[in-house]
Amino acid sequence: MNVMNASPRRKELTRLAAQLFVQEGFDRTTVRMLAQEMGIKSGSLFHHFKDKQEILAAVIEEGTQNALGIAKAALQSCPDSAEARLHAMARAHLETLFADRNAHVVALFEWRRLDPAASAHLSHLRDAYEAMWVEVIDDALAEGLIHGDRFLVSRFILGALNWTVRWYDPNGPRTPDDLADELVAMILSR
Amino acid sequence: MNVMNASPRRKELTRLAAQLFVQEGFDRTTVRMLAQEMGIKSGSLFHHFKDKQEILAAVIEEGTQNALGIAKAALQSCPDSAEARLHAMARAHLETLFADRNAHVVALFEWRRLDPAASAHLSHLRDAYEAMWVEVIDDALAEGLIHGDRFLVSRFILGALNWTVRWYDPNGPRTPDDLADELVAMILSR
DNA sequence: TAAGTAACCAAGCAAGCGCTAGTGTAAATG
DNA sequence: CATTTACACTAGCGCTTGCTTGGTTACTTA
Repeated sequence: MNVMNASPRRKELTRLAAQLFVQEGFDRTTVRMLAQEMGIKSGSLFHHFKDKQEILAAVIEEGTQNALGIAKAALQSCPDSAEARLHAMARAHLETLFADRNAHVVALFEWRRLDPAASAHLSHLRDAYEAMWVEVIDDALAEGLIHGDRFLVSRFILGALNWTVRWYDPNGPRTPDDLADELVAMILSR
Repeated sequence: MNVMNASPRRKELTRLAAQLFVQEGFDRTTVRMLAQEMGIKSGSLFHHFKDKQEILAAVIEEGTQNALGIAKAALQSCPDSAEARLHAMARAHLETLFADRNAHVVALFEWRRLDPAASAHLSHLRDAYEAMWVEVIDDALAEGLIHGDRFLVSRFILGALNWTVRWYDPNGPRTPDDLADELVAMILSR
């Protein structure tokens, strides 16, 4: 029944909740709306989650875990050069961002609604993910592929990537990989 | 009493509202909280604004008008080269973003709470602002200062800039101008 | 000095909120 | 066969929400 618990039923409910949270925002999503979307009554919801906050935490945990997994896999199966790793991380970031779009939008824009305990727990996951980025960017800086302050560069890159959820249309002509390649091309020194 | 109305008292109330909207989020900010912050009772609020939505619209309009004014002034008083204009726009963007931080954070993250009428009205203002960016970026592309797709480049730049509100510390060692210069340096071809 | 107006207040309504308590039922488990 | 477990239901409590109503006060203007 805690954040870790992930029965198939609970996973499906979490997915539906993520969708509603994106559509309406966390605060405007009522437990009655959630229940209806799930095909049950609002009281039954609290058999699966102890309260509304826990649903939010489940959504965000799901997304962040996926991001970590995808980034690790991408780094392992890519050529061992700083430039290839930079490409791989950018592509992995956008891949998870749009494969799991609802969960990530919630993580990006509803994080502050988490209670302190859940926030602390999930911060560790997010920090682990960001640490992978910092390492890749440090290597790219060391090899002169990009230039600038390591802190600022990583913030700018993640900002540009995260902001894509605000304008990118998955049904348009561009793939997430196109975006990743364009961004990397834009910042590479040449 | 409409969106345009801007008596001094109303302007001050709008400023206070922006602060609370940033602190708590629009949905979690109750009219009672707003009233208390303003030193009046909740009923009196509706003498100045017809409903809660209108306060939100007033906050966002204020911020967007300021952004437009600052950007125009920056372009007029800067050397007439594509590179100088790119610098000027980036600096102007961060200047207004942090001079009027509360209003802009609300505009960026609570836009969807606007009712359709207010959203339509304010979209025009925002479009006018973005048009200035597109023009400057087009010139920079034409001169080979930067490279890439004009649509993607402008989205990436604005994304990186807007995301700064999530991490930038005005009390830290860096000025907004530092950030603007670093970002431009990062993407300039050389 | 009378009329008008801007700013405020006290009181409270109707609706909606998260969540709980207690119960029913079918499947899994000893 | 008896018990537990998982999942769902009904009913509603206690509270907060945005907003309205009807009226008062203080200042400005004719």
